[in-house]
Amino acid sequence: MSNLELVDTGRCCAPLTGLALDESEAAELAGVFKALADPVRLRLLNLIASASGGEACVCDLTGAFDLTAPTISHHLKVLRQAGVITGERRGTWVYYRAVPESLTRLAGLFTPPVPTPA
Amino acid sequence: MSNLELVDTGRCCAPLTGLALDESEAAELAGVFKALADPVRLRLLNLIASASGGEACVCDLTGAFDLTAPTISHHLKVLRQAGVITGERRGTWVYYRAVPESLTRLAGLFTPPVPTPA
DNA sequence: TCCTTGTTTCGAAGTTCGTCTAATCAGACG
DNA sequence: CGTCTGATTAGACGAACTTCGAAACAAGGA
Repeated sequence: MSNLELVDTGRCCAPLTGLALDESEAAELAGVFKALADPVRLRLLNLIASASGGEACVCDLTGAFDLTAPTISHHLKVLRQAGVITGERRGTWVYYRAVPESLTRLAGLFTPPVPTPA
Repeated sequence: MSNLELVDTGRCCAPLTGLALDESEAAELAGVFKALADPVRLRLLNLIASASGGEACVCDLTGAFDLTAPTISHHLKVLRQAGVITGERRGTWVYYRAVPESLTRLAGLFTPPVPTPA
């Protein structure tokens, strides 16, 4: 298999491998990675992103972990502040969904400008 | 411009948005993101990945920061243990280079299964 | 061999992070 | 209006992380 996909990297080139990263830019990016640097938050994002309809209710998320509801809420807040997910209240429940722009931006970060030149 | 690139995602689909992430897998991935969740390490990786020849000497890296040599060495060790870079001693100096497989793997994580079908 | 330069390891201080319990806020329903 | 359920906020504690200085290790040259 080829593993080749046509993806929108969201920019012209990969900053991590191609451009110089200044200090403030590095700090901002580190904040996003810090939000992802936790097994619980990673699984939360995975559950939300792969949920049917693209969104998941908090009530479903809390049941998937052996953690208290406030702890889950805390992790969701971290992901929200990092711009990776958004939350919306509809009636009784709060629904979360992933922010595709943030994900494609991260994908572009690691995509080398010219992976395997002939 | 289209921002479209043909990239090797390193796998058939994006686990973060497509597959279920089990606990051990999430913990392993969180370790990688934890290694990247620091402005200094992010800039170190950026310097190494974008260096001419694909590799950078520690002596060059220490000069780019207002940090002591042991601190830089510590950060390089974290990146090395995360599998993002590799180090090799040639004579007096140690040279570091990025591991492209790790970067493409991360890129594939954030690539949605079908982003923008033609 | 000894000394000099470059790199890593070790131990410690200060800070940040993850988790909990208790309390508060937001809607829905009698 | 009162109450019940669901979700978040506030405060606190223990663990982990970042950074440093000092010391140990590796390689090269006088």
